[in-house]
Amino acid sequence: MTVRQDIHSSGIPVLCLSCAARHRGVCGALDPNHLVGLAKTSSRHKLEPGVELIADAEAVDSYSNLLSGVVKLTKCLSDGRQQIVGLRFAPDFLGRPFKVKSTINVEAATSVSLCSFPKAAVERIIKESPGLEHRLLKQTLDELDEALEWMVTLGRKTAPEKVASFLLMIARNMDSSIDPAAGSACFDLPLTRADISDFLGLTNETVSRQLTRLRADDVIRIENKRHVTVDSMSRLEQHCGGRGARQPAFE
Amino acid sequence: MTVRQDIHSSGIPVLCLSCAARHRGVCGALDPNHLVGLAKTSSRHKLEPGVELIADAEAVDSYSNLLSGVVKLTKCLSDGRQQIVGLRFAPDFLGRPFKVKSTINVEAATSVSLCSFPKAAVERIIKESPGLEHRLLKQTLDELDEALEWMVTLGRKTAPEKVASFLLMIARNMDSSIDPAAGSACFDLPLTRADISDFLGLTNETVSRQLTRLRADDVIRIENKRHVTVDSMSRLEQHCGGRGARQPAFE
DNA sequence: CGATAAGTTGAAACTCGTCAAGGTCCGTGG
DNA sequence: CCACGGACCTTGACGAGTTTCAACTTATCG
Repeated sequence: MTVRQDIHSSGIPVLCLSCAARHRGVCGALDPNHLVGLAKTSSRHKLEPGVELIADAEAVDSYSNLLSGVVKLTKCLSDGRQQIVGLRFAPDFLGRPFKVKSTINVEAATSVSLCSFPKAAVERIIKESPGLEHRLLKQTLDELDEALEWMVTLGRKTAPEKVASFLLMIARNMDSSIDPAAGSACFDLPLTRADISDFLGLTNETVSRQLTRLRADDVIRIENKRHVTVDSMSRLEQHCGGRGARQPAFE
Repeated sequence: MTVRQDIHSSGIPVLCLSCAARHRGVCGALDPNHLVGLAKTSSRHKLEPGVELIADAEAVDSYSNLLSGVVKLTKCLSDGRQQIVGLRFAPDFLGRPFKVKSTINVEAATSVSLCSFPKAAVERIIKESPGLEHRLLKQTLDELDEALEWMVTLGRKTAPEKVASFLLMIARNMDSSIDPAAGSACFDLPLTRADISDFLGLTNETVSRQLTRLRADDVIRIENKRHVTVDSMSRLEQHCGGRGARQPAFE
């Protein structure tokens, strides 16, 4: 029970009441007063796949919570080579605080719904409410951990291992089955083969070949090019090139 | 002038007076009181190359400021394949707040000197002093930007481009020449060929070949295997596979 | 239905890894 | 002082894995 609770304590904006960002996202760090203030300036959007939210080197004037769908973060080399440097799932916070210009492109990978706020409103609340900054630090640290983990995949895994690692990561973020920790999963791929190849540092042909190989080995089933079923997650993990938290063995 | 300023206002600990971490590192976010408190519990160390600071999956009970030298962050696969997922230079802060166990190995790449604090002391000050948390958030966001940038190098660049990109990055962090923004640079490589290959996702043989190629093309000079001179930084940049902040051209 | 985008499959080319030999540097000890 | 040993680095030849190029298939949508 905090000191700041007052007559607004139950005055949570209607929009926010059932919003995932309030439970698991950054809005969970806000007290009702701030939530009301933010909600006034917020706006909701729906975006189709391929639509760009933020362009590289462009000024950013809003932040968003990702309410549903998958967003990809990309970078380009000048000759057109592209790398997806991260995926974001609901209820992640989108936007790079304390920088005027973005250093990445942010683009809807699937249909996406957002709750956006003017940059100034968010930054004012960050100053007033240390809880929000703490939450942002925690999310940023988690994102950093994920990025470092993915660097191992990009730098040291083979093509088959990369594709298996990708499927495992997606399964963990998107599995909509009843039984979460059970040994099976089932989901729609949020990315095209070309996107997957840009995420893994491969070509779409190689991705395609490795997917058919996994299917031939009965590790996965694919329907309609997009819908994937994994009967045994542990079986899939064996194809990921064991991530050893353990030390390199003594000789 | 803050309320908490008191007779200790100019009582900055002697050790901290000339310390780089106080100017450009996280300690710059602390007021003298906290600085005194931390300095009491701090200890300084010198480490030789190859010494491990923090092991993967081990409990961490201290944080450190890196005062000099270079530290490498690594991850392993269970079969021994290794990836360096980041380098840290002075005056970076080392340690992952809010987690009991590390997910990476942290190891001295060169001779290194540290200023270490007990985990509890740092976390107490984080709670009391929002400035420190803000500083940590900023450093973490910068580290995330660097990690994402490096993912492009790992995923999409060729071996020659990777090696050139590595040299450029090192030059920017280690050049000790008088003229900072000038077109030339000069430094000692903080990593062995094997380390460089683990950083770039290559083999040491390939790294070696690309270095001799760059030398043959008069992009760099190498003395004593470790000391590198770059006469024209812009020339070196041309070998890095142009990082396009620009959009992919219209057809 | 035909058109377009996405995905699959095959064959050839090429980059980079693997394996092996030799070279350089440096500290130790005869 | 020089020989020896070991760690690190360089260079070459060969081969595996991935990309490239091209043809074909499948799904989607007017």
